[in-house]
Amino acid sequence: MRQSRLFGRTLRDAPADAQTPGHQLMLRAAIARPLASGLYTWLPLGFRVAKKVEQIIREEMDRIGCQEIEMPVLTPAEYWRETGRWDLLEPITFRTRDHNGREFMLSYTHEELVTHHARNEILSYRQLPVMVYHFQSKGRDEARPRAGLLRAREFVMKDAYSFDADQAGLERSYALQYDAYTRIFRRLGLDAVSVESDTGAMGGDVAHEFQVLIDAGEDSILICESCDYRANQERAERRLPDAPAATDVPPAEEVATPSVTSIEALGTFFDAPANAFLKTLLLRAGDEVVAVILPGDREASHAKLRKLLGVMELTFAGDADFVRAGGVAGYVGPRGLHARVVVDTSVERRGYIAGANKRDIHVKNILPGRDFPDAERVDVHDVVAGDACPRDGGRLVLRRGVEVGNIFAFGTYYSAKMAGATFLAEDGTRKPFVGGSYGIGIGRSVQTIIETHHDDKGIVWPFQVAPYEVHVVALPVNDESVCRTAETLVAALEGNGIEVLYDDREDSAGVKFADADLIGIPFRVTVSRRSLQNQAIELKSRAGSELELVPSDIAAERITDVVRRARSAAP
RNA sequence: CGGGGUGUAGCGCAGCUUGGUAGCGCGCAGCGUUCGGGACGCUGAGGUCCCGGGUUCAAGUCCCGGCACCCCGACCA
Repeated sequence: MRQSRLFGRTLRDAPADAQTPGHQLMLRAAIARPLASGLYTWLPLGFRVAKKVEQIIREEMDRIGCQEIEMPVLTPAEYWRETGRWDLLEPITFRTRDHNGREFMLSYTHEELVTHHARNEILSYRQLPVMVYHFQSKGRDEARPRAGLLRAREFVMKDAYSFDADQAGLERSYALQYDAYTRIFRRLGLDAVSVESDTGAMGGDVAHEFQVLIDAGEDSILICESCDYRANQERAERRLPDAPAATDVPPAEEVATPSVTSIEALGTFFDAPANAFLKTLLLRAGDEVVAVILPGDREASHAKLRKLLGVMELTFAGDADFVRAGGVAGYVGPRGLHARVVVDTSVERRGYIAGANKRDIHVKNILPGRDFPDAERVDVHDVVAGDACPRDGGRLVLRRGVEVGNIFAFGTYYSAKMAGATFLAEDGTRKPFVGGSYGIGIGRSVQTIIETHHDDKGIVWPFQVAPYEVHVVALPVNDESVCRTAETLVAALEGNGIEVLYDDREDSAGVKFADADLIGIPFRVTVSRRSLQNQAIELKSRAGSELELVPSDIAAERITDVVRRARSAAP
């Protein structure tokens, strides 16, 4: 490919709104271009990378017997209505109608659709297990697209789906996918770790995310320093300190606290640490008012609360709910509330100071169980850095991560809701499919590779996903001998099946080397007047600094050999 | 959807306080000199100053209302 003909130019300066290194380099190196917020066009260089990423994923899916299909992007409402997700997903999906008024959703994911196909294709346990996958665009009307390709509103995902006859089968399929993911991310050059994750909108119980731990990431991951426990903060747990129940707590006693409402102000007023207090959140779940009790030094986990209450969005109680529950804004406490009371597991059995549900009054020596019900104890607090690992008590550290893939074992979550999503079992009964789904974001993976493979000059592509294998730079291109040698070399390399980008532009050496570094093709071959005086061309790898002078008459063979060795050495 | 910020040439920005001919650097085109790390000279092209309304003799600049984009939070590959 002649670089002078390449659609898409490199940028000397990054656009001001690109923040992360990968986002800046993605734009500067002409990988992709924005079309609107969260919508990107692949340029030729980026498209080639994306196709190589897909091919690696394809090979690993095929290796575990997962079969490639392709489902449409436009999906009829009726299938989503079967599982109730038509309404559930309304806030974050793009929708349209055809000329007859029939409703469609731009696919957010494909569980319903693939389950629909499965119920038509799979009739008997003899056809199980089976796994299928496809590469398809997903539309998600994200409230906040971010950092280029890291969170877009339309993106291609590899999503795979497994169908098994029972839980044991699902566990085998899940393990196959897990292992395939491990191989895929290693081949992509991504140092992804698996972490326990929340299941969110996908339902089900067991789920792992594959996270690349970099600061540009937007997920918070807790990692144990001494064992292999790793979990997304949305579901991370902690080992609670061994706090014996207090004895001889004096009776609860009201204290006048005029205009003292925040934990911070209370700390000053009582000269006590934040964990001496209880805070009470009033939430709505349907028609019910729920009071959540936490120690003053702990934050509520919105993800855990959503899961507990079975809602997509948390709703805080309104004025009418406060009246109903008997709470007073700023002075809400657990004692005497007319509401379902949920006590966080980090609340200890000792005396606390809490709101009295009366204006300008708090209560001290309030004891869980004695002064308010604490039968419903649930873990609804955010685990933070420094907390103890739930497995071995080790110290947890907090890291940022990019979720490049995830795997869910959702069981019969979809098949139970979709009529006829069953097969005839060996014992003659009808049973629902036991399933899982397994996603990898292509664009997000590409940018994450850039985030983790660059230096101050540009991208340093892992060989196996680079847009081209060899970058031939002619210096200067108007020198007839240089030009002839370079073009002969390019033709010979291409004839050997090598992917070559040929810089035939009439630019200075500085410009061409700077672009070569920016684009980051693994091998750079310089054909110059200077080197030709010694009947040689120059070979350099993007990652290294050493130059190799290769006699020009054997250049094509030597470079072909180097590339072939790089191919076989690639993971 | 809350909070913050920004919209001026392809990119990076100044001009706005105090209204009066729309600028700078890079990039782009032509010619010449250069040719191993973002060369130099000359000439030139390129603008609905985000959109709409208002104030004014006069608006990039002041006022009002929109829109777009970015960042921080709540959601996901």
